[in-house]
Amino acid sequence: MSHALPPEILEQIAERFRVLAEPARLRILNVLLDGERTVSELVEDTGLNQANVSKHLGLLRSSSFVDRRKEGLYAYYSVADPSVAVLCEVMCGRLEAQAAEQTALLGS
Amino acid sequence: MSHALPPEILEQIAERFRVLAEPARLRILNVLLDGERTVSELVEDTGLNQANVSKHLGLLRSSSFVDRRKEGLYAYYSVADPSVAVLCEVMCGRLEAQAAEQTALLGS
DNA sequence: TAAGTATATTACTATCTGGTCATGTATTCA
DNA sequence: TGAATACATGACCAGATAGTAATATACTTA
Repeated sequence: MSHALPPEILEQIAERFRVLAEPARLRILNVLLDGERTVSELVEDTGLNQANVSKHLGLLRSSSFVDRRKEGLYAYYSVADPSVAVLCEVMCGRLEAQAAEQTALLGS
Repeated sequence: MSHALPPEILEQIAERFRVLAEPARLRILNVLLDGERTVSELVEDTGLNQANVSKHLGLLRSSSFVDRRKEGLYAYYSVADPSVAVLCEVMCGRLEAQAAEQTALLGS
């Protein structure tokens, strides 16, 4: 099969990678993978301040990685895109593979 | 299973996403997925200039996404990390899903 | 050895973005 | 209605980075 992807699609893919290319946003997503959270809960769980969390959530939402449900004073966020977990797992797997290679090189 | 990933790992994952969060680098990787290429070939295939391609290749190589093989005057680059294709496919899949949702919303 | 070619690197600039503070908005409740 | 709370937003700054032109490096060949 051909891997040829048109430049326009590659730009969209890059844009989505960019959203995930931020430790703060991965921290937030990592918490949300455990279940729905309010902004205040995310502030507590991540150690980031409120404005910062809201800003990251705004981006995550506008790129459809998370959903928001408003109820009274609270805004409940949840992971909308199941591929987030997969992507992180793939990245993690590769990190482990590299670590293993390193170990192999050092060992013996 | 727990999704809890330590912040240190999340930073490494973010760093790797960041490398992929660039249309120019995805263009390069997309070409390389079709097979080994020299820098000049990549310049031709991507439309980017030589300094730019070399710079992106340097980053891709330092993060182990690509390998380099030198032969005479030429440097042959190839994809070193098979997960690149998987990651792009997952992203693509998600883009298609979103497009489908859009279509469903618009249609009837 | 000198010239030519392929690639890497450096210096520079313009642009973008993450963090933060201050403020705005919406909702609840006394 | 007014105070309190949760969240969103705007302005600002500091740091990072993509693109480019110029130059350096390494290899080949005449």
